[in-house]
Amino acid sequence: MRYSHQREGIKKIVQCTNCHPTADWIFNQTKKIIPNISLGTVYRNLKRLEEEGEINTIYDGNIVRYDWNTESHDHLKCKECGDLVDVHLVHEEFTSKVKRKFKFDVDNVEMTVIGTCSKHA
Amino acid sequence: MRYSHQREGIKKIVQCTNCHPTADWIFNQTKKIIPNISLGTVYRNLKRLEEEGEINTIYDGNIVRYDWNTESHDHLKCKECGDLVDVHLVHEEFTSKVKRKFKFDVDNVEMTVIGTCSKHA
DNA sequence: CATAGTAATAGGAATTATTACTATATATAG
DNA sequence: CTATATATAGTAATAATTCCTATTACTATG
Repeated sequence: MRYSHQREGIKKIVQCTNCHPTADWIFNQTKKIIPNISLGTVYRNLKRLEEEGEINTIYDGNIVRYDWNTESHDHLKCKECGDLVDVHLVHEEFTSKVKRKFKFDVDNVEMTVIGTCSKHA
Repeated sequence: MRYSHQREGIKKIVQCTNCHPTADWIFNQTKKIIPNISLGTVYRNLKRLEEEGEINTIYDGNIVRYDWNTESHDHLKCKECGDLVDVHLVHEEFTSKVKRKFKFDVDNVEMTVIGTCSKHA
């Protein structure tokens, strides 16, 4: 893959963020460094970075977010504060069980647990 | 909620489908019964039906789909054929484990297992 | 080191999905 | 039947994402 100044900027922005930013947020942040960057460039490069395994795409309802944490993991979403927290819930034994039971070859599990966090119980 | 011919039509369409239709597909099917129905009406009523618990909204990546199956369930998504199959994977013991471990009150678990189905292995 | 060729990339326009608005139509209570 | 509040169709606005063409980075060569 050819070098691109824009992609480096986008990558840095995503990797230095501890929340789970949307494409639009990333666009606005990247504009601070590269003022004339285009939203299309952000979308294209987020997709490239995901393909390269540099970042992950997460689907928070119908909102698409991005995540620098490329380890397989799951999310707890609080319906009160909207907070999305990384956790590790799905283990090897689960995927092999799915494979056995449904003859389905598992690549990845996307899981979001929706509920109320301890702060808002 | 006041009766509406349009909402009944939409409900019937969704409940008689075994796939997981998009709003657009539902709109096109409903038009066959109610030719001058408007897309806005479809969106509004899908939302109403979800609120009433008559149908479920599912988020397949960044595509929104609807589902007559309101029992809590999970999905197997084949990356080859795009097929989305209903399965029951998350059980009571899992949610209570999350509650214990993270002090997180679970309402609902949204899980999609992505991989390859037996037809495309 | 400069340059030409070419394939990848960028910016901005176009497309798609969804929501908001408004005048008209319809369900339903009295 | 009539009044009234809610729902609809149709259109316009907004939001999210993809597509298209000019530009740019990289490579090989003079």
